[in-house]
Amino acid sequence: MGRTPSIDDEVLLRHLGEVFRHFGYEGASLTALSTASGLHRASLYHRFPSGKPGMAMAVLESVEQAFGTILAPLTSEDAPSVAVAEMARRVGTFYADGRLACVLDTMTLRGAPDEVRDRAARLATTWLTAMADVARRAGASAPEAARRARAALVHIEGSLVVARVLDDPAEFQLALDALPGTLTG
Amino acid sequence: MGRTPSIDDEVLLRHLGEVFRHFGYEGASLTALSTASGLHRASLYHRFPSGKPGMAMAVLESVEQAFGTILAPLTSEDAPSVAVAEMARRVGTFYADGRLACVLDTMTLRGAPDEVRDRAARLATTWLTAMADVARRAGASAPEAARRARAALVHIEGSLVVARVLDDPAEFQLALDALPGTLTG
DNA sequence: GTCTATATTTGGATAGAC
DNA sequence: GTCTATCCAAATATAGAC
Repeated sequence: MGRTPSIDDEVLLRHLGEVFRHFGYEGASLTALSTASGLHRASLYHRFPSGKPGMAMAVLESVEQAFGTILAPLTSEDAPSVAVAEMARRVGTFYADGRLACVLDTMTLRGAPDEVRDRAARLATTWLTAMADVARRAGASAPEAARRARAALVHIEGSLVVARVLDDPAEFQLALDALPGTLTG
Repeated sequence: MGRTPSIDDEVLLRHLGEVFRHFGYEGASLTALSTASGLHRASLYHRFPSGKPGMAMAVLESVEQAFGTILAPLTSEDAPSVAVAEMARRVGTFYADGRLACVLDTMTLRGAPDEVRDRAARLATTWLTAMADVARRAGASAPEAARRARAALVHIEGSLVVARVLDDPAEFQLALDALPGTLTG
């Protein structure tokens, strides 16, 4: 069975994810990843035999898992606006109230491996589909629901960029507050 | 007087800017900058003695200049909605209809020198102020004008991120079309 | 001003001891 | 599973010829 890891997979991926989100794929050096996780470079390679691309993919997988939880309220029995409000709350936690960038933004710059960019795109699609579904449940037509979902994603991503640039997370909070209205009309 | 440059400063900075916007600050390698500009690395260092940070700063300066032109319609005699529509058209050209990311996004990731990130923040403020001014001219109160300007910036930045992630510039065009309404009410 | 050539540092990745 | 030590490639940067 071997030795037990000194750091749990979940917290390790959280630390690595923060580096990727702060620095982007290329900016996330092994040194930075090592420092943030407390593991030496060689240990990271033991955990991720395919190296930095593997770390990025594992981070994206863990983010997908996190989104499983974040999006869960959308398929609950609650009224759509209530469901979206709960999703917004969880989104806020995931982005540390606007202090953490989005992997969709920082890991899709050129230079990142194609598999990483593709996986990020898939994550975006998953998110969009879940938001469109709740918009439909709120009475929107299919094209209108898709439109609202994209508008919601645009609002969130844009607010994260502006929050980072201005070093003020206020705009992100406004985006979260607007989500129920945007999606459920 | 020395020799005349083989590449005009303006087109050189445009090429360098595209690399920074595609790859981010850290991802923009000297090799990539050299390839895109057609100048060898040593020649780039001759033009920019302070190296890559200097290139990034020069790019931001040139972007600020470009924004001088982009924002010029906002202070024209035209009706605010007409002025904003013309600004939107110029913004569309500057972002290559959504195929080019924004320096505010890609050059403000951690790893970029502080002076670069600070300069990007200043550019954002300039843009916000110009948009708030035209919103005021359209009859909005000061706080409402500021709110509209931030909403416009959030919309543009978010649409650029989504356009890149989904590899579909449609969302960016929608954001441009919405600008007059967002700013002038 | 641009080039070829080279120095120096950092980044990604492995080998092998514990 | 983690560590120290090391390798190799790539990145930033400089020197000097043309």
